[in-house]
Amino acid sequence: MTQLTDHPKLGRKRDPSRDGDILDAALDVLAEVGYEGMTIDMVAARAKAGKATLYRRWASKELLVIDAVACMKQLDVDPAALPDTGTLRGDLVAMIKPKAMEDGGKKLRIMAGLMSMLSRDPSLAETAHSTIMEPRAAVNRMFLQRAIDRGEIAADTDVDMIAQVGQSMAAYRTIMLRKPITPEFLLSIIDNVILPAVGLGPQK
Amino acid sequence: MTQLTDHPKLGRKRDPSRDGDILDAALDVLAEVGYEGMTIDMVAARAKAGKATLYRRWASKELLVIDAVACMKQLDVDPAALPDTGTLRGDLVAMIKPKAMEDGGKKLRIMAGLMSMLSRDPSLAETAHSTIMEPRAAVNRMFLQRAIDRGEIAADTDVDMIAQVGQSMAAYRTIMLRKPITPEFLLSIIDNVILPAVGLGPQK
DNA sequence: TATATACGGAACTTCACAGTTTCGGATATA
DNA sequence: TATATCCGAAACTGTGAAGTTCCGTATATA
Repeated sequence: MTQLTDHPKLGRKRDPSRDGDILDAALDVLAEVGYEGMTIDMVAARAKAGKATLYRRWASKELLVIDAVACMKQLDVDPAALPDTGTLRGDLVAMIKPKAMEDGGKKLRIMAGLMSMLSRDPSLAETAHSTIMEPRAAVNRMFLQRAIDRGEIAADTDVDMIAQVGQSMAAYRTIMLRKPITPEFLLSIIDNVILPAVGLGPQK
Repeated sequence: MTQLTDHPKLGRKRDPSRDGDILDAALDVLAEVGYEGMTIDMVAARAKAGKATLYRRWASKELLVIDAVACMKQLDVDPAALPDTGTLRGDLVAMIKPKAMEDGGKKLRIMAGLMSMLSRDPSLAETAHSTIMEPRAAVNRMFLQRAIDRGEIAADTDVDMIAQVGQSMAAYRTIMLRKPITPEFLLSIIDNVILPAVGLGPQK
């Protein structure tokens, strides 16, 4: 019979840097095999951590994933680095960069991996949307608003709806069709859908 | 040691009507809880069948689901019943009917439930897409082509891309946002995205 | 330097579910 | 009416993964 003690000042300190490593590993595995395919052993192995370390920090697989999604700000675009070319098309085309496409692709694969959890946990659906999908739509809204402000497009443009078009079609292609997002595909959305929809066709 | 017999003419015949009942039950459960949440017991209970009956007809849960998706033609639109109003907007708006929206919603929920299987089985991804998503896109392509033929819209319209816009945005809303598809939402896609994109804005 | 806690690793326990078998009863052929 | 197969129901088996415990070691306080 041993004495149960509780001396919070004593003993080795929990290493805070392990949290980020584990959450990153969880997102990697999530993007690769999805929530159901992911096992705690996979995440632990990827993070070179013991399973006990994971359960010391998160009570369950579900809570680990929820936390990982909530903390994935690092993939967000740097607002200061956003293009401002003077034309809507210039701004949209300037977003077609390898880095941004890679990050966007990973976000969409994470979203695909979360799919099966969304119906069980509506608050996760909300978190996932605002963390994964919303930031890029917000960028599009800004581009559209600037275009309105400079008189490039009509003031009654449905900014919210148009800003979702690219996101929706990219998500559809990645998640449903399982096809890669290419620069050609993104250019085609811009030139054949978005710009015509805001009245900026090829001036025919 | 009993004699193994093989008298295909003898004995009670397999009831073919059970197949459809079981496949329908599988699609129902799939739409409600997804592939991972679905259990064979749920499907058997829903179809009022014994588990042994299911395994006499399909070797595994996976094959049952693949067959269910491949056989779900009954939700398809009757090609003869398609609208032909004389205008693109008329045709598109005529598709906003309770029955079609309900069937479309169920199809998208089935697609969401299949998500976790798609990466494991690329041929299922192909089947699911051609069975679930493609038929409605084909209808849109027909509407667009007719509009081109009658000179309502430009001949160089990117029909394939535009035909996907509605599908993509509806799928995005149902699966990612978990919000219901309303007539207002569909009208907004038609009037604020699709028609402007093909040069049929509100004649401003 | 004694105590308390974190670490990675591995063995262990528990449980839900896929898949199998068995049952009594129904239905088909010969 | 004997045989073979189907049916739904329920008991049973096997397995993979969530979650727990224990170990030897590392690192912090007092």
